[in-house]
Amino acid sequence: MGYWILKSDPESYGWDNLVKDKITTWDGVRNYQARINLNAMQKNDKALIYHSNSDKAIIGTAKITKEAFPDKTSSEEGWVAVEITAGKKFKKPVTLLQIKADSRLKDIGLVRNSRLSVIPLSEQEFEIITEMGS
DNA sequence: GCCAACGTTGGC
DNA sequence: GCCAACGTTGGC
Repeated sequence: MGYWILKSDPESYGWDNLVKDKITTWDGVRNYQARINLNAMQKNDKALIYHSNSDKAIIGTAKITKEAFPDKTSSEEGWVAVEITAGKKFKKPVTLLQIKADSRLKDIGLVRNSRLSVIPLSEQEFEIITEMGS
């Protein structure tokens, strides 16, 4: 079982869109490191949805419903997308400040490389954040 | 709105 | 193959 953070800009496609769509194709990733992570995803892996820019917080959970397949939005070979469904919305969003303030979360990619859009998590890190949000 | 960090591109 | 220039992202 894998754990991930998926970053999105709520202005273009955020948590509310995901809830409305129920299931969505997480495509448009054009970053090599993020692609490696997408390829590593398995069906039923868990993810956290993070809003960048205005919110800067993790909003809720999601589940991978289909592992990596070719991204149809790209004309190039090699880019992949996954399919996800909305999980539970956090009672309290977990902000970037909270994450930064927690020494147990110092090493996650969200803090180390703020520009990576698909970030792997350990099970412990996932549990810590989920706990903070409920 | 600004700027730092990062990735990509292109000239050499 | 190196590196400067540029574009983009995202935190502040």
